[in-house]
Amino acid sequence: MEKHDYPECCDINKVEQLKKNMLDNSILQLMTDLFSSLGDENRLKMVIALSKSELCVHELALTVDSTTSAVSHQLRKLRDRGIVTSRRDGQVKYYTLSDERIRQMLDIVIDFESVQKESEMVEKV
Amino acid sequence: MEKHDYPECCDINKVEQLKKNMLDNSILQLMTDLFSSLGDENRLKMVIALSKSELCVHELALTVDSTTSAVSHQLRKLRDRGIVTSRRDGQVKYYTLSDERIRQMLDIVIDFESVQKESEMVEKV
DNA sequence: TCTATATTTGAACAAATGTTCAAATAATCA
DNA sequence: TGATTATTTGAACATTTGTTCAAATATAGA
Repeated sequence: MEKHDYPECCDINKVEQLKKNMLDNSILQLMTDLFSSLGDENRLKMVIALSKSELCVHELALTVDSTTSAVSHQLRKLRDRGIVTSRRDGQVKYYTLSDERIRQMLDIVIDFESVQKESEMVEKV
Repeated sequence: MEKHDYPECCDINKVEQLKKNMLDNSILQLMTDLFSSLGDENRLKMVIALSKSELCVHELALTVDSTTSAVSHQLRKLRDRGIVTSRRDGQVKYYTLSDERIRQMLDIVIDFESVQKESEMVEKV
């Protein structure tokens, strides 16, 4: 079945409503940027670490068991997407989360997934 | 600089604390699965639509301007990761969000990004 | 200036991802 | 049973992504 066919199973009004109320592309873009930034294990660990403490590139690399080069590449992505900011102190550049609400969002998801995991464990018992 | 070197710029205690308190891999995995699921524009639109209404594959395809095949492939990912569930009604399979808290999390991020966007627009004025 | 340390960058590469197309499976109804 | 509709699947393909390595840049101090 191709695009823009209207099979019987479809409630066209419902679909039109959903399309009309869909978020702006600019907001969708910001959201997918944020989510895909956090959708990589190393970057997520970096962001979690940075939500707790200001860290330089070397410290981040040690924290997530990676190299300074890989971490620096990842930091660029996080910087470009406005998730982290940096300040320079001499030779060292310190990174932090740019927005407190990212930490809050992380806390909510951590809580969510922890509950998920526990209920899975209960099911197994 | 290679892994496990300890350059002068590093506060080893801080790094060790962060490593010790890092989340379990199982939770990190659940989180990256959730985030990367939402880190694709079509899937995010699908999830947003499903947060508002139960929908069949065709309706989803129409809503996000895609094909039933592409949507079905994406739904499998969302199903495998526990983000959506389905019920069958005759020939039609209806999908919904599996957890109310995903909608809540989305609302928080939508709010967050909307505020971001507005403040950017104010800066430009 | 020369050296050391910290960080960034670009190119190459492998791995993962998303779409397409055609074919398969499921369910309903005549 | 055969025809129709809805959904899923697998293989092929192009694109994107993340890491590595070597080289470049930035800063501080001798």
